[in-house]
Amino acid sequence: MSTAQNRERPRRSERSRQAILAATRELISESGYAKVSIEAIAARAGVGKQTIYRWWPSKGSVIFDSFLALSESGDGTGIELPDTGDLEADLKLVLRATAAEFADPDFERPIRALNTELIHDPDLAEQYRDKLARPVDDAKKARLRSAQQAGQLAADADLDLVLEVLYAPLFQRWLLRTGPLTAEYADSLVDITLRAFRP
Amino acid sequence: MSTAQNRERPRRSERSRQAILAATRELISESGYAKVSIEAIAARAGVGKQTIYRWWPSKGSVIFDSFLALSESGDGTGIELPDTGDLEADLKLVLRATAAEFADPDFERPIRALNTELIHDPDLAEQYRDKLARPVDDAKKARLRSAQQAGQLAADADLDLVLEVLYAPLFQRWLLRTGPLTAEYADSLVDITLRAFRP
Amino acid sequence: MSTAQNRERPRRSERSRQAILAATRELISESGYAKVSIEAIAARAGVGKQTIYRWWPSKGSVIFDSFLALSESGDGTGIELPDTGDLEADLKLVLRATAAEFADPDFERPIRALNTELIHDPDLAEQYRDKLARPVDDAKKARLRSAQQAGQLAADADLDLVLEVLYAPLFQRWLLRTGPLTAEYADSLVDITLRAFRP
Amino acid sequence: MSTAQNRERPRRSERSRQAILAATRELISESGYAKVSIEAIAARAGVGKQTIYRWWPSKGSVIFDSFLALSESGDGTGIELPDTGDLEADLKLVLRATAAEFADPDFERPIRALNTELIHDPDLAEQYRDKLARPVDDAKKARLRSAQQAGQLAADADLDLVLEVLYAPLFQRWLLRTGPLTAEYADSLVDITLRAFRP
DNA sequence: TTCTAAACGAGACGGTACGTCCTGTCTTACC
DNA sequence: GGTAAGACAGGACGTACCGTCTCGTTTAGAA
Repeated sequence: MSTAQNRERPRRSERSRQAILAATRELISESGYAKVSIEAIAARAGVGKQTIYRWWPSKGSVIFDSFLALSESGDGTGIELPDTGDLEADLKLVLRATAAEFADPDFERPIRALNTELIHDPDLAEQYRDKLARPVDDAKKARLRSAQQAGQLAADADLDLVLEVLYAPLFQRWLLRTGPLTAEYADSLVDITLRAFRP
Repeated sequence: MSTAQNRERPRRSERSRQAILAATRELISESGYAKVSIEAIAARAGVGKQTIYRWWPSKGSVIFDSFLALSESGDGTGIELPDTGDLEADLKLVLRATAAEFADPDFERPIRALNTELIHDPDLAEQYRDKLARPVDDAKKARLRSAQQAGQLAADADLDLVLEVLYAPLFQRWLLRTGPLTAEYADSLVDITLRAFRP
Repeated sequence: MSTAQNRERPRRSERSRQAILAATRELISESGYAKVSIEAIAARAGVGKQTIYRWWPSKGSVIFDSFLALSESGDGTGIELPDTGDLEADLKLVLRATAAEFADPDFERPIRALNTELIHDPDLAEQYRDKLARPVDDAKKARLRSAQQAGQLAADADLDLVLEVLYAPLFQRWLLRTGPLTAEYADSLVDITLRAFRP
Repeated sequence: MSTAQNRERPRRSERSRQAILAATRELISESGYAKVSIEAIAARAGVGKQTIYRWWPSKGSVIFDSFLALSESGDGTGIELPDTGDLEADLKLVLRATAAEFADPDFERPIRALNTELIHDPDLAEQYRDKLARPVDDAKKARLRSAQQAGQLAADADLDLVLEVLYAPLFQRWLLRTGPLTAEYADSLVDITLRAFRP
């Protein structure tokens, strides 16, 4: 569901909303975050600026919603991580994929744009946690919980902390460009994490 | 030494340089990153805009230099971490202090401003690593190396990785506001890290 | 009668029409011509914008009708100028009153607003002549004709021209603020006109 | 030499000023008053909007200056009316020309635009009187004074009033389109005026 | 000490984008 | 079907800054 959608006011033009979100996504991909302006979005979407200001409180929330719309189309409830029984192998698969994604220039620009907004806007960050991060984190934690039951992970491990130890180094490397995001690096993080949280 | 200082052009006004860096720091502290503009800096510093454009390539580099100037005054070469022989205690002391610093609203605004620039400007990020992060990291690694020699840490541990596992979760929590930065959390990170990298 | 009134469509809401005209008058009096917008009129009248656009072709015609409504209430057919037999005295009385009216700030704003519209909209100007100016001019010409019969005015005088010589200087002074609109000035105009058109 | 040479001198770009005034004139002639916007003027002149806002307080004053610039080029001090000794003939010549000018559609649009601004802006009206109207009026009054000395006009006639009686009816007819501006009409006005003010 | 060229403060310039206001049209829901 | 409400595309408003570009005025090093 969209940030500003309101069931009691169905007067909103779905056509315009989609055009705005699509234009935002296109502009970020093409020109990068710096060149995304409300005017450019409105022009690209064939929409009056007021229609954007009417429904979104800030440029950041438009950008956020343009991501949200993407993930919604793929119905976030059904996310699931591989569970072959081999935790190490499963995690390495997933973390290598994440590293590859961050390293892909096509993915980089939009994600960097999104993170820029999250850093400055606590409200947006909260929405991010609720609507985008949580479903994914829940899926990851489900896999970890399964590993706990299989005795591969300490039963009392704080799963949020596990995820932080697993992902935060990767995220920081990417954000500040402090090192390469290789498959080996992903593997190292999995190894370290499993050692830290083994029973 | 400043980013753009040039020994061959001693004509540069040190007075103006200091006024610009001071004005930048003040503006960030008072109004937050969003309201810091070149025009505002110039006006506050009582300086022509051209004097800023002449010596700095971007707003980000002015902001960066305004931080650099601060840390220079305290001559960064002499940084040293406590070494009581008790690695766990020493690390917890340091990490608790870091967590407290990030949680302090007065520190938060400038650091967040700096990070915003680093995310978007790879050149700046490189300078950050070289001039601000490296001295601190070197001090931290010196302490870790001492721990390795004392057999408290695996001899083959990648110290950069150790620092990432130790600090990245804290950094991520702060940046995305995904959780509280308490002393307990700092302690947990130390515990986890020591478990992961013990001999 | 209203510009757009239509006897064959009794569906029109008289309530809305009156509210619109009243709101228009109020807005002109309060804020002056520049701040009168269709949106402001609709909001003040508690009326949808479409109701205005449905029944009036332009903002000017709403303004015009808001004047027309005023003069209608006082049934324009019965206008008559004083006729004491002394043309000079009668004209001076009338012209002094006109000068005082123009000089009154409360009258000034609305009349200036109306004239602005008339200048730019020939259709409106025609309506003005037919519905507002003619009845008054006819009354004035009746008085002049009476004076012709009494031998106080040249029998072949073009009465439209007499009115122009009498009133246009006053109107121009007011519109362009080229001089004060005093009783003496009004008297001068009467004197000049009588001298020009005496038998 | 003096340390403060021309401190107050505004560093205004004459190039931009001329471009703005020319663009304004062109836009009024082409599209009429309604379509003249600051943005259009700036775009046509190849100038930033701020450059207009920096030097002119209102759209009206830009329009006014665009007229002023025209009349200045022809050095207003040298205006002189024909003086053949025959006042009636001279005035008819002049008034016929004025009537023709007002009737010419090419002249009409700009003059109407200017008058719209004058009606609403007392400051502008004052400038108009001082800078545009006065020189012309002085020339007209010079001719009338010459007629007074020749005994063709009452020695005590108020020349400002003479001009009003002569021109205001014409101006009013044109502004409100209350009648045709023919040569005959111009002649009538001269006849009436001479009769009113003869010795 | 004088000269000269740079750096300087000031701020105008052509522009881009902002966020607001209004236009005239269109849509929805009520009456 | 007229109405109140108000969303819509569009466009102008007046403001804030951008980065560049003159202006005179310091000012520091070379002559």
